Amino acid sequence: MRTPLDPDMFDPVCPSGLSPIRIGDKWAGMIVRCLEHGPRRFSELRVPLRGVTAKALTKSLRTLERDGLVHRASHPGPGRRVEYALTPLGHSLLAPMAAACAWAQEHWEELLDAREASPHG
Amino acid sequence: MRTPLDPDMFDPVCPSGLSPIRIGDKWAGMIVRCLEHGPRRFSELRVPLRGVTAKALTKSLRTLERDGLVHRASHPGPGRRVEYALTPLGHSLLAPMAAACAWAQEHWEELLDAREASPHG
DNA sequence: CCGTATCCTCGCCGATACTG
DNA sequence: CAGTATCGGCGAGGATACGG
Repeated sequence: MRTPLDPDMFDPVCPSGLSPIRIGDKWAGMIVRCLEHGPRRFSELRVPLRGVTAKALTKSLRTLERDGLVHRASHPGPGRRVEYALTPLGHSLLAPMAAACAWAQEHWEELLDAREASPHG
Repeated sequence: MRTPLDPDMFDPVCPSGLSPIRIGDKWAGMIVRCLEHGPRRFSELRVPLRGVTAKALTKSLRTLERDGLVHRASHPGPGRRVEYALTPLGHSLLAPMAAACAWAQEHWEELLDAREASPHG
């Protein structure tokens, strides 16, 4: 079996919503990172993306699929299984995303400080 | 005098709205790039950001200011002048943004192809 | 010149219930 | 398990008018 996704991988210790850098919609960036090391099932993705509704996850995945970043494979039968995986194009997104994540990790404290010092906190 | 901003610098030949990578809100990324080589006045920014309303530009600038990415300097007097400039923190954003732009320029045709090939166009 | 003040529309996204 | 259907709140952002 493959390694399960860490349920806390998006625990907002460093709140990623703080970073000005965003990938696609609210969930797209996190989805791509979940798929970094191989395909994942719909229900697997829901674990680390705490609070995502089926509707929102579906919509995000459909957009990623439409743009050729993610591939959807449906294996029918009882106990149906659907797997999502990065395409080569989707995989190529990981490099700029790494740069974005590195920036956020280096600077999110400065961002927080600036916000608190600001009159509009 | 400093070089004026190219009015066509965001002419959507390669539609940047296509890229899944975004900086802040709709205008923030373009603003940062406009400020890359030095301070700019409010009205200067409106030229390349065609179609931006004063309200939208103000809001975007206020957010960038609150987050410590942009500094606002108001020089009073008749024929009032307000200039916006990147802070060091804002300047540090240019590196990950360059990675994002490079990705978009390399892959936007693949994105378009994928969209057109998709049932949901 | 540099904004603010209103009004309006549109689409994201959560909540909830339901289906093959 | 992997979605779809429906409702509704909320905020982004454009249009327009006005103010210091």
